[in-house]
Amino acid sequence: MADARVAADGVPHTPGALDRLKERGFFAQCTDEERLRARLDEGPVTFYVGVDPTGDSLHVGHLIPIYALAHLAEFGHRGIVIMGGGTARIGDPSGKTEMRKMLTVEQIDAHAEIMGAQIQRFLDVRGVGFTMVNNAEWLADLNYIEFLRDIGRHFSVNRMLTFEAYKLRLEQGLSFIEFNYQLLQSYDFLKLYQTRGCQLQIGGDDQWGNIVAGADLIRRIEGHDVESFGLTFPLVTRADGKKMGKSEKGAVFLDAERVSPYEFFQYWRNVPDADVRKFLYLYTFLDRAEIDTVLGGSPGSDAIAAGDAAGINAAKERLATEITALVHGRAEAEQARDAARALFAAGGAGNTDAMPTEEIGADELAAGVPVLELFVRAGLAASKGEARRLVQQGGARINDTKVTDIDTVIDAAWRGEGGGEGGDLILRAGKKRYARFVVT
RNA sequence: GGGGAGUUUCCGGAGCGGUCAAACGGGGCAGACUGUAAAUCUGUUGGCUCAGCCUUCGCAGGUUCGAAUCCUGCACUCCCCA
Repeated sequence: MADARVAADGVPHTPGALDRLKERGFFAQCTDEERLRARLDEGPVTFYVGVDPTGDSLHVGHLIPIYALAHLAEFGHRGIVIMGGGTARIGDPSGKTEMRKMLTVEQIDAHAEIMGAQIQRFLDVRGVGFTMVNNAEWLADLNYIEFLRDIGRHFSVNRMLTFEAYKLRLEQGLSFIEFNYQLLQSYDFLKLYQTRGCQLQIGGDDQWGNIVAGADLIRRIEGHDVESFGLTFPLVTRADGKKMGKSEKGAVFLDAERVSPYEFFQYWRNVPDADVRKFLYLYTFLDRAEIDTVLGGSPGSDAIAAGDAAGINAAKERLATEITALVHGRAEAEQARDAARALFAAGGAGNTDAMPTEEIGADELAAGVPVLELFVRAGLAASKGEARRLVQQGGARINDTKVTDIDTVIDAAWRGEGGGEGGDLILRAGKKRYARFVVT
């Protein structure tokens, strides 16, 4: 055992971790704030957060606990990420309206690998050390009877039913398998306590019930003299009521194949004014003073409060650049930023590098392609019907020329003027969506 | 095991056997306004070889000139009783 005051990855322990989480908005509830603060201040604490591999890519919503982990790690605490390869086989009913579709074990394992790699990469960029374990290791082969006798007996159904997380489901219907989720998550906490001395579980506020249950289980089995804590973050919402991390097209994934760095950047660039400060705290590592500067001065007179348009936009641009850099790398972030500037600043199609690009043969273009078809091919319209509406409503432009007739045929004559270099065709749908055709 | 209710277009939710591609709300898209924001207003919102045609109302059959609307069976969900 190394010096108790030095975390596993060598980051020296310093007090103040809890205040940092509070200052940044990572604090909703806590099982025993006084004791937890004392514990975090007196030495390194091993803590964990669970992520269930329910999809094939992390989205920005998953990142909150990861940021929290990074903050705690910077104070010398030891973070563990549980990849829920076991729990995902059950499905957490907390806060869900209806039962999640059951995934096959193969799917779960594949997801776990992808999501694990994304977390690894994200924290590597920040230089944060942590441990990752998959709870399938101990959950997959549990013996039912033993589990019921050892663990199940400590759970009161009466008490479980009082948890807020189940309220909705008690009306909508809750299957037995899902009702068991809490026991498994609690068992995870117990297991980590026993094998790694893990004393704290963090998670979103919808996890409160599960987290408390875990802390209780540890107390029941290990005795009242041991300490285990739970801490939750607020569920992040957007000022406009839209689901956090959901764009029009769906979740804002970290996977560049699904959401390009440019689109990712744009998501943050277009966040509601009222959320900029909050997101700078939650989703970047800029310190407080710098955030104040970004927002245009002292805490009392920032750009948002002052209604300073230029200031707000600069702040949003910074926010978007920072987050994109953390997820996709600095170079990609700056490229996305420059592309956005070029596109929006001059009101025209400037930088074309970050646009989704398709190819079109020179002879095909010479023969002429109907506009509707072109927009569909560019991915700017899901069907010709949608493309037709776009044109009819005046939202379609090619090389800065508005197309108003749905029967327009685009040919080589459209190249040049207003287009990209080399006579590319720049298609635009509405104000913000662009696509480029390179003529080959 | 018994009884009852239900399954509608992205979501919620209407829908006298014909005039239903299906009210209304939300969401989405587009236009105006603007700051690549919000709010607001307007239009639009299944597909196509588009004045017509095709596919949709849990699944499979049936009645009918004609069904999302009626009948039969099946599946799933919820509620009550045991």
